[in-house]
Amino acid sequence: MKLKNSFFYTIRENIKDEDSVSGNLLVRSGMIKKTSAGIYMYLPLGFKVLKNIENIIREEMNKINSQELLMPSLISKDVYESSNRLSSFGDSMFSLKDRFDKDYVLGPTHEELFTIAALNNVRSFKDLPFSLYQIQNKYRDEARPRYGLIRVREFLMKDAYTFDKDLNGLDISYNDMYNAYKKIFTRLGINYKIVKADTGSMGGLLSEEFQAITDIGEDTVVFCESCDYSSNLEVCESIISEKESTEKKLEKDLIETIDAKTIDEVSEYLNEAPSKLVKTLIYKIDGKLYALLIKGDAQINEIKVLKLLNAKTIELASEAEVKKVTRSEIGFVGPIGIDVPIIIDNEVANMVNFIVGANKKDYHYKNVNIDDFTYIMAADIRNVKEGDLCPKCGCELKFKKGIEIGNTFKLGTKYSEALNLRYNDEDNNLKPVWMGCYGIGIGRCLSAIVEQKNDEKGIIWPMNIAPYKVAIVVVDVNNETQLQAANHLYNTFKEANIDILLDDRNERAGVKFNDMDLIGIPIRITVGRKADEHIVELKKREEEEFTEISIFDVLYKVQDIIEEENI
RNA sequence: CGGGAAGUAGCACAACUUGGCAGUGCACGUGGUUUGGGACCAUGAGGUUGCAGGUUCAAAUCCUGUCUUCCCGACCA
Repeated sequence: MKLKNSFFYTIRENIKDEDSVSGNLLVRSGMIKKTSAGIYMYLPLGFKVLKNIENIIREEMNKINSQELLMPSLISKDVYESSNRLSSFGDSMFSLKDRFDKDYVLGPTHEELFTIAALNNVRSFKDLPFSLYQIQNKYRDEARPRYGLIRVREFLMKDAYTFDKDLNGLDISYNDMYNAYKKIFTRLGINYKIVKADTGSMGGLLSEEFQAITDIGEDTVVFCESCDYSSNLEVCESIISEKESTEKKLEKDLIETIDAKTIDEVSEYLNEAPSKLVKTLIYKIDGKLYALLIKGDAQINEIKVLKLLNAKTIELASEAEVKKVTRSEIGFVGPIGIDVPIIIDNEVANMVNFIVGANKKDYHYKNVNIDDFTYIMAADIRNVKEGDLCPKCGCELKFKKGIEIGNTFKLGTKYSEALNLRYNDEDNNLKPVWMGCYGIGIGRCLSAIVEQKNDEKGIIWPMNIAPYKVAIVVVDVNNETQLQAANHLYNTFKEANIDILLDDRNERAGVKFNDMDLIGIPIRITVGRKADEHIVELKKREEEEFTEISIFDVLYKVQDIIEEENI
């Protein structure tokens, strides 16, 4: 493409509205533009990147014999009623009515429709296994879109589904997909980790996430450097690291703690470490109130609590509810003398002589021990902390932030049973199909790459997905020799089937260099003052130095570089 | 949904307190001088000040409502 007379613009200054490096760079380089909160247009340059990512995904999907199709976005609400997922999506589903007052939604994910499609193809065990996928927009009414393309309300997703006759088959299909995902993210040049995750509203047997490691990720990736253990914080098991204390248990003692409500305040007031304190949190779980006790420096993991109680909803109790059960104020809540069931964290079970609220304004108890109150159970209900022990090998755990760019689920028979997707096996028994589903957020991949690969000048695209692999900059477009040489090169590259950009705008050289750096083109050819000697300059985006090269050799040299860097 | 902030040219912002011709920088048009890492001079164009109502001789400015956007939190397959 020649830049003169084409749709191309860049923005020199930072965009106030964009809160992430990737969002800012993508907007500034004219690749995307926000139209509403969490809704973006992909402009020509950004669209090319998107297509390059899609193509890599398509190639790898096709290699494992997944077949592409396209589902509608506008879906009758009945479809989600059939699997009982209307409530689990709740407000995050966009819903609308047609002129006859019939309810529709904009599809947030497509397990149901793929199951319905599969009904047409499945009668006998001979029809299995097979695999389908699509690349299509998904709609989720996010309460708070943010970080450019990372949390948005309309987004492009590749979703694949596998159909097998039994768990064994599912394991094989899942494994194929898992390996394909590893290839895809490697080819995209993303630094990622694979972690165990919660199955959430998808349900099923297993969920693993592909997390791009970045500073702005919304997920916390827990991993061990000594073994291959890795997990999303939300499901990472806590191992008790301390031995049972041999300290002698003392009698509990009421102490004044005026205006000290938070852990930090109490800790400061009494000059005791937060780890000597125990937090009592009143939670409403499936409508019933519970008191959850964790060490002062720990955090409740709500997902663990839900699983522990086999419950569906969990939220912190309101101030009024807390006052009612404790007859005191938030900030002074403790386990002694309240009449709701108490669950303590495993870590608390090992503590002696700790500090808790006294259920009396401006008072706490010190030297409290677990025999001072009754609890219904002790369990793992907290998040692991950095430095806790690895559940697999016992070494120290480390944390990193991650962006979930892909997720794979072993669904099992949840959807096939709900939608009656069954087949006759060899012995003529009717059995449910075993399903898996597998998603890749394409916009997130794009953002994650920019998040990981940029410098003060702009984006540094990997060769595979750059909007153009090569840019020719004509230093002086009013110099006939330069312009002709550049056009000649441009045509040569086109004939060699290399996607190339020619910056033939009547701008100063610095403007063009800066723009090419901002939009992240991996290779730059500068046609300048030595054009009349048939010498041009070759420079890689990530390198400082350029090399001079004969205009007759530059195509071969560039082909070599592309060959080297294409994965 | 709770708390906070903000909507003025394509972008970033000023003018608002104390009502009186809607401005600056970048970007854009024209002319000129420049020309290898975001040039300079001159001269232009670009606005229903988010929207609706109210107060006033007069509203970007004061008041009411509403919409939108952003931040913190809640939520998040």
